[in-house]
Amino acid sequence: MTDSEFKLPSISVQTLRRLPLYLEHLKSLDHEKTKIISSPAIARALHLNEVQVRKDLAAIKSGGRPRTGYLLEKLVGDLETYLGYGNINEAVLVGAGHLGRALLSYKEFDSYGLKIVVGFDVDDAVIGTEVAGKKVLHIGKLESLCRRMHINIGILAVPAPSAQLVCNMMVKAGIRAIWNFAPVKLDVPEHILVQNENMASSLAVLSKHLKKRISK
Amino acid sequence: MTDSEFKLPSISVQTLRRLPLYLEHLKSLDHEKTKIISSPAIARALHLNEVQVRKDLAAIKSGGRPRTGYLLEKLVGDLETYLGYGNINEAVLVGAGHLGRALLSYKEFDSYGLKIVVGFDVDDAVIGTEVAGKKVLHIGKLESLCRRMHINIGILAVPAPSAQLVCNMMVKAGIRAIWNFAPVKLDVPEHILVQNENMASSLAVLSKHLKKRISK
DNA sequence: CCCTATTCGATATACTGTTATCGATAATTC
DNA sequence: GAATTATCGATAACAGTATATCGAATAGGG
Repeated sequence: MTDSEFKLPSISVQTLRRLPLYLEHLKSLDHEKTKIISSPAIARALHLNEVQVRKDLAAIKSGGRPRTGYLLEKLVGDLETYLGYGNINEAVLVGAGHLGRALLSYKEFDSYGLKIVVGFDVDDAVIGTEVAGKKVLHIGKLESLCRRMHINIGILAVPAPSAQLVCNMMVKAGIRAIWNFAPVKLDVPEHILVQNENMASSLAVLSKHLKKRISK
Repeated sequence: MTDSEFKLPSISVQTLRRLPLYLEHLKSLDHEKTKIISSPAIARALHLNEVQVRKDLAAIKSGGRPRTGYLLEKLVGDLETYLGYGNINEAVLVGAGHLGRALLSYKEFDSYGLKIVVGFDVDDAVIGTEVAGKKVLHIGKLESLCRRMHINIGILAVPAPSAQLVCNMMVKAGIRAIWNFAPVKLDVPEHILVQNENMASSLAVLSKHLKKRISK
């Protein structure tokens, strides 16, 4: 934790999660008309505090000019560089159910620098099929393929009861980051990152909001 | 804000998002063998602080007994009641692309109390088709259908550039909570809740983690 | 029947993240 | 060219959340 961090002193996860929003917004602007963008302008568009925007952008060191703002092209470039868009990360996906197949087909990942190279499952009905040009293989081949192709990212789209089991297989296969769509807390070694995409949690917030208004 | 809240004094979004995790874990236990569960046991399983678990559970007022813990069955019931599982919330979905169709087909939502009744799109190629028994209609019919069926939840699974436009249509149709899968910050009136399921943000965290290790 | 150990529940402290404040800088205007 | 104004960048106050500490309560063992 306390070693070898020269250029990126402290970047919080919260900030990191906002960076793609900035990027998305900046890219949606007309680059012919807008050459320079200010932090208050970004803050207004995204409903954030202007100070927070500056703080976030300061973290990736794309110096702005007082009175004008930031150079749009440069800022977009810096964000893309920082977020690693461009350098594609290859990933494997386990669980070729509805959700898994949707993720395999989701073209937008390309622009975020993610490429799912292959899917895995245990169900003979889907093994051997192709989804969006990607093969679905038997899970037994997970480890050898990941080792051979040096895959770092595993996407977990299996039912909750199987999640930990598959997670263990991924870790054993050399995966270093797991994107978990199952509503369970995964048990992993220290050096593995788990990013949870917990739909049940989001739904809880949604339905609570509705119930609150109803109970009034 | 400051009126008529007797039973649920203050529940943070963070706590609310953890509740489904507790529920999922508790339901995965063997109810024949385990009748009582303690907060330290839950904390260990989910890698949380035991005090935090007690605080979260205190929010839904399911009193535990010193030295033993909480009654498992009662706790599960209270969680389900609180989260509104059982009472079905009906929702509409806009955007019948890969992600949208996956969400239409995602059976697990049933157990979370969410029922997607119909999908909408603008593409003639998908309009009129059925996905998992749910019709896909032209977006022009969104408002009349939502009003007629008193739908409160809208699921947004369209490309980023169309997201705000569709969002406005949902608000106009009487939707009160929007589950947003597009990587944009939506502009909505005060009383509308937007829950962002931002995959780009999650990916940023993932790839940053990997890059950090590479740069070492 | 009392003592010990474990857990609940409440209070207090620490921490992280957001918002506000202030000086410095650079364009624009007169 | 000087004054004005909008913005950056840093520091400070604030809020909300997570963690630690402590007393009270109860089951089990001696």
